[in-house]
Amino acid sequence: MPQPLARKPLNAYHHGDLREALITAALQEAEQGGAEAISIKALAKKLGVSQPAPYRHFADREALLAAVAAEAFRQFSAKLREATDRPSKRSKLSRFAQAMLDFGLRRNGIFRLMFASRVIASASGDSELHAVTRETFVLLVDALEAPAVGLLREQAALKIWASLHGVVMLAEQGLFTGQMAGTTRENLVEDIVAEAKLALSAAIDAARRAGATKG
Amino acid sequence: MPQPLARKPLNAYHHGDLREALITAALQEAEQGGAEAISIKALAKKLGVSQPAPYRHFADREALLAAVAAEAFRQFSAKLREATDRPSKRSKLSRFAQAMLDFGLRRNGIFRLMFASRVIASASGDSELHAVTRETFVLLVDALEAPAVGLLREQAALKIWASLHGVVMLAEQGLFTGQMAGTTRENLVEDIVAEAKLALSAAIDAARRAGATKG
DNA sequence: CGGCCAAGTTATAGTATATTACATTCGCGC
DNA sequence: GCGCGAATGTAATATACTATAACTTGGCCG
Repeated sequence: MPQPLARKPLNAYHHGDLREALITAALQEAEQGGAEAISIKALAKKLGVSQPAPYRHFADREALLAAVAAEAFRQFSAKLREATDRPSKRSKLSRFAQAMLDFGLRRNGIFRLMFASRVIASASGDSELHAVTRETFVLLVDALEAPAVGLLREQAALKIWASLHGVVMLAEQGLFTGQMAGTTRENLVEDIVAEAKLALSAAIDAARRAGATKG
Repeated sequence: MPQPLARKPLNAYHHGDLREALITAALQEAEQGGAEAISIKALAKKLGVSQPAPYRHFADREALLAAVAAEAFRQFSAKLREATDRPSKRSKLSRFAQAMLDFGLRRNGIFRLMFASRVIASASGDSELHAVTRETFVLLVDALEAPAVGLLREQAALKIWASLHGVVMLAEQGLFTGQMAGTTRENLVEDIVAEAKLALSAAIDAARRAGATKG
């Protein structure tokens, strides 16, 4: 937190912490309609300040979106951590996957915002957003509960992430309903998790055998 | 084609086929910047007509986007069909996957537009867009070159689609670069394809054994 | 050839982003 | 505790885009 810890004047003229208020309100707007639902003007009105006031805190709309995405990633990460930390009969990976699916569908507008290319592109240099995504990725790698053998773990994590990402996107568009007779989303995710684990341990075994042969 | 086959007056006043011209030009705009890069006003200017002229052919911006998405899906589908039809040493599924990845990355703006939730949502009732997506899905199911056993094929196709979709999304955002040392995107996709095939044939075997036991 | 209709036009309203110039308040040094 | 500068607001305004309304043009059909 490099910010000088927002003071709260509590008078009418100065808002107190307009920056945070904007991010919170914007998140709320994006909940349903995604990034497109975020309007600087509307937010200003909602918060009772003049239209140009937000520009004191964000250079432009893209900058606001980047900040919103970062906050969203923090909440996403928190949910995932919560899910994987809580003891359960199911595997860590399974809990991670279900939590990701849950977040992606319940808060789909937010989810889309997080992965909107414009937002990411505009944030190049903004190490904050990248740092948060990387941190989230580490959560997934940990959830694999597999030994580090070369980059196999990371590659497996990447494949799982991609799968889940795709499932969220497709599920939200109803592209599933036609094909889903007989299977729930949860089962689909469990399938993906099981296949991924199998493939990873197979890859690890193969790598070790190759290593043993060489050694 | 329910359209009455656009006539071409060839004079200045009537454009000739503004509808098609709009879709083509919009596709071009979206190539880089995605849906957000499409502006009715800019398109009208580019095509030398007045700003409101496009509204003769599309109720609003969303309707244009839906039409653009449908055309994009047609081109997507054509590319996939071309890739899977051409004889090759690699499997049909592999060619499908690589073609999808190629399209998704080379024409990322278009790809995102195709799967933008707003566009899909606004097109509910527009059976055209849904029909084209469904047709594309069938291509994938065919590319699996597997027997129909219950809905196993369709479910496998769904999982592969989701994976590839996610890979495109993540790759485009550079979320890979950090983890990709030692692997190319192509290898990653081949991995996904191989795992999927393995999982599908395993599932089919299991289903048949279960059926045989019962029978 | 006369009228209708599709497909254009100009004019205009409404909403959004963003900038500029000005006003107010905060907090700090003295 | 007073004044000053920086932070944070406001008002006014330019620009861009969507969309609608009312009017015009030109081809086609009876």
